[in-house]
Amino acid sequence: MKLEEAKQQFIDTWGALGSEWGINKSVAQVHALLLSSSNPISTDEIMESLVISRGNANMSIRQLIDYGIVYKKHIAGDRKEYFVAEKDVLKWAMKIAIMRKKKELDPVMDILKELSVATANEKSDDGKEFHNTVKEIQELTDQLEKIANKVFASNRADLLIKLFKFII
Amino acid sequence: MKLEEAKQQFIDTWGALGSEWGINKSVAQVHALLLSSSNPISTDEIMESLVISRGNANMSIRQLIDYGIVYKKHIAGDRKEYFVAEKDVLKWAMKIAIMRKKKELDPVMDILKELSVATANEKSDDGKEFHNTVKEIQELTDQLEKIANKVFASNRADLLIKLFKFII
DNA sequence: TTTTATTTTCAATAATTTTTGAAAGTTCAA
DNA sequence: TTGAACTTTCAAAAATTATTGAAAATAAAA
Repeated sequence: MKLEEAKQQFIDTWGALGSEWGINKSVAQVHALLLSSSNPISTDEIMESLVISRGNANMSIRQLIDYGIVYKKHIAGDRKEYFVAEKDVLKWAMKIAIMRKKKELDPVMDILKELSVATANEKSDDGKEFHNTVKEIQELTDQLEKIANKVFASNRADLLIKLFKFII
Repeated sequence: MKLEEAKQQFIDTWGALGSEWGINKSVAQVHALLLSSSNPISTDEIMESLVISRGNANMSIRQLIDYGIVYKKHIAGDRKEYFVAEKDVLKWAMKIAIMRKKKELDPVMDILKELSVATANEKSDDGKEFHNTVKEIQELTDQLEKIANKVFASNRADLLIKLFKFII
């Protein structure tokens, strides 16, 4: 397989995976393109390489920068902005996880907690059962969150992974 | 808050969360409706409660049954099919996770392995770096998968969660 | 068997999400 | 300042995904 072909397949695969998990295809593809390049890339190069519009390229890059997994890179004597991806896999994987948790999971957990409290005094069997269901979901999520938070906070996820593999 | 109101909020929240993570809103809502009910529910009741068409209700139920997190329930003297959701949170959460892993992550991991092998002999700096990036993603995913598999296989995820919380 | 109740399918339609591209905005060198 | 190079914005168009609803299929009752 030629290198360019391998890169293209990586970009396509990454884009498809993103789509299936609620990450915009273009955003995932720009990420993959930057990941697969050893040098900084300009917006024009992204547009050309992925065959997407300037607007799309710009918004995708902004989003990746917001996520904290892509950085701007100034190149001396050039007015264009260039971009590089965070290459430490564990680092960007954790940043994406943290960001999605904050944005999508935390609000849901707040609501679950609210519903759990609001139904705590239900007297009917139906009400009690609903309360239990919500509470269980909330408690499980809470436990998983606590574990995740500790892993994130430690900044030594690599060691923890080894530890887990050893223990289990 | 009235019980019906709480249930409705649970259904809405669940539907929205599903959408954000690539699970069809109706499927997630039907799941939530079944989770929040203590008795089996028919297709007609689902249609009425969620205000969705028969086709949509039917396909959503089928998908949940395929996932293995909703069961048919026959009620004596009634020709209609009734449905109940698996109520053990850890059980259905793991089933959904396993299903999505198999369907969406495994094929990606196969491709990553392929790309890692295909670029192993790259001589250029660019080629070597790409190989490393792909290999790192592949290896991290592999490690996480092994941990996940052991957790799933043990069928004692509840104990493992406690263990993790104790260790970390 | 025939009738009736129920479930399933799927082409057509609707809703949502993504992408485009050109105009407006910004920055910087001259 | 001015104007060229570059970036950002966002309404409109395109693409994708979800939903409908009625016809076909199936299953049970008469």
